[in-house]
Parts: sequence; structure tokens; C-alpha cells
Amino acid sequence: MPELPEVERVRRSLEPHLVGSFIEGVWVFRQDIIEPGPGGARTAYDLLNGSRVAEIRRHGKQLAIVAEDRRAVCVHLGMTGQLFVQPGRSAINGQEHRHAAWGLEPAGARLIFRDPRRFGGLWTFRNVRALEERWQALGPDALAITGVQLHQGLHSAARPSRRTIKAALLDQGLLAGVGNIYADEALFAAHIHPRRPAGKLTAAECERLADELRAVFARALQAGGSTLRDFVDGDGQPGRYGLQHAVYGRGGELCPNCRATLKSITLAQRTTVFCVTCQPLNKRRNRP
DNA sequence: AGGATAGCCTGCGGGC
DNA sequence: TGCCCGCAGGCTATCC
Repeated sequence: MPELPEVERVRRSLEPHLVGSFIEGVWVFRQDIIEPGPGGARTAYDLLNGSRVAEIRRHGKQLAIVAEDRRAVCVHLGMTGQLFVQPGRSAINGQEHRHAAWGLEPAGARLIFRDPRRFGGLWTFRNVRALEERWQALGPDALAITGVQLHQGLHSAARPSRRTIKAALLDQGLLAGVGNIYADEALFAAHIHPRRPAGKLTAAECERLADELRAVFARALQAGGSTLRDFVDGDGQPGRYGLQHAVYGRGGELCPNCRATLKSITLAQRTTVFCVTCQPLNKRRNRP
């Protein structure tokens, strides 16, 4: 399930294939995966046909292919989305949940968007400024989040936020890029109980949490991201970080720190795994 | 209005 | 062996 490190991995692996390439030919096998931005439509033109790719951007979990003439397509991988390059000018069909494809020239290759569960999709923008406005609704990108930014985000409301820190971390409007896997991993590494009220985290705790978010993202990127089932990068390669998860998916197993049994609960409609000993609800006890 | 909840969608694995 | 059910979760819409 692509979160920030996986999406960044896709961005980096696609860059050499896409930047400078011309898009000649667009295939769409499911119209309903495309959502037109303001003034846009679902045409091949909106999907960058006839343009030259200038850059691939990312904010949080969202990718965008930006053309030299400022047209842009935002790609959302959702849960099971894949965006990858298939070499050769092969025939394209909509089998195996391949919903859209682009022809890349002069290399002669196909960029393919595949998404079995269709939680993902494509957003088209005739001017990249409309995309930037959309991205302004998201919080700061989590890859470079600072403790001060995190503290400000959690305390920006008039009253201190009562929701849990786990729910807050998953809120893309507050912080862009964190999903269920890395929320649990960072909270564990920062020794913060997932049920702590977000508005009551101290500046020092926010600093620690921001440090661990950046650290866990850096380690995941190094390993090529987490692949649980579907994730592949732009070259079709899976990631290896899943093997290093300390708590995610390990409910009932032993805590790698203290050997206590990891607890699995449901929080903000998400399975949440943590260590009751290393992540005390009362922050004054058992501080590392 | 902030926060919780339902629904979208497919594949897979456990249980019988 | 095969079927059914539960579960995985990013995001939007809707409700309270």
C-alpha cells in the first residue's frame, strides 16, 4: 500500500523514463478513474497527449506528471495502484486492471496505470496552478516534517484537538504522506501511545515524533518501500522494507525492544499495533 | 465545525 | 476441494 516512501520511490524510478519524453498516444480503458479538474475533461489532450514531460512532482502520497506547456495529470495510487514503465511499443489492452496507458517517445515504451481496487485514480489539470491549489489543501509534506511544524499543526485549532495522535497523523490535511503503516512505526519509535490526545503532545514529543517520521521514511526509501502485496516502483520492482516493520502487522508478536506482546486495537477505523510497555498512555511513566 | 462513521473496491487466506 | 466470510485501507461524503 503506497504511502509516502513508496510514492517517492515511484517518482524517482519514473523520472529517467519520463522527463524529456514526448507523450504520443493515450489509451483509457475505464473513463471513471479520471476526474477532470476545473475546466478540464477526460480527453487524450487532458491526459497530456502531444506534450513533452517537464517534471514529476510529489506531495504526500500524490504524484503529478507536469508537461512543458503546464498541463498536468495527478496520479493517486490509492491502495493497490501501480504506475510503471513497460518497454517496447507493445499493444495495450485493459486486461488485469490496466485502466490507462501512455506512449513514450522516442524511447518507445508504455507508461501504465494499473489499479485492481480502484481506490486510486487520475486528476487532470489544464494548468499546473490548479494542481498547486489542490495540493495547498494538504498539510506539509511529511518527508521533511519538523517538530515545530508538527506541533503547530496539532495545536492550530482554537481548542486543543481531542482526537488521537494516530487519527491526526492519518489526516492528510494536517500532514501529507503518512498512512497506517508508517503512523504505527513512527509512534512506536517515538514511544508515543497511539491513543494520546493529539492536542496534548508536548513540543518535545512532537520533535521526537517528527524525527522518527523522517527516520522511518529514510529507512523505507533506502529499502525501496514496503511491499505487502501490490506495490511496485516505476520499473516494476517491489520494495523490501516490509521485512523491517517493527510493529505494523505484528500484533501478538513480541516487541523488538522489550519482548512484551504487541497489542492490536482498532483506532480511527484502522488496525493499530503498539507496545503497551514502550508506548505508555501516561507520558510521565516509562519515558525512554 | 470538528470528529466519527459508512462506503467504495478486489484479492486472498482462514475456517468449515 | 471449494465456498463464504472477514479483512486490508486511502479517500470522500455524510452524519452527528
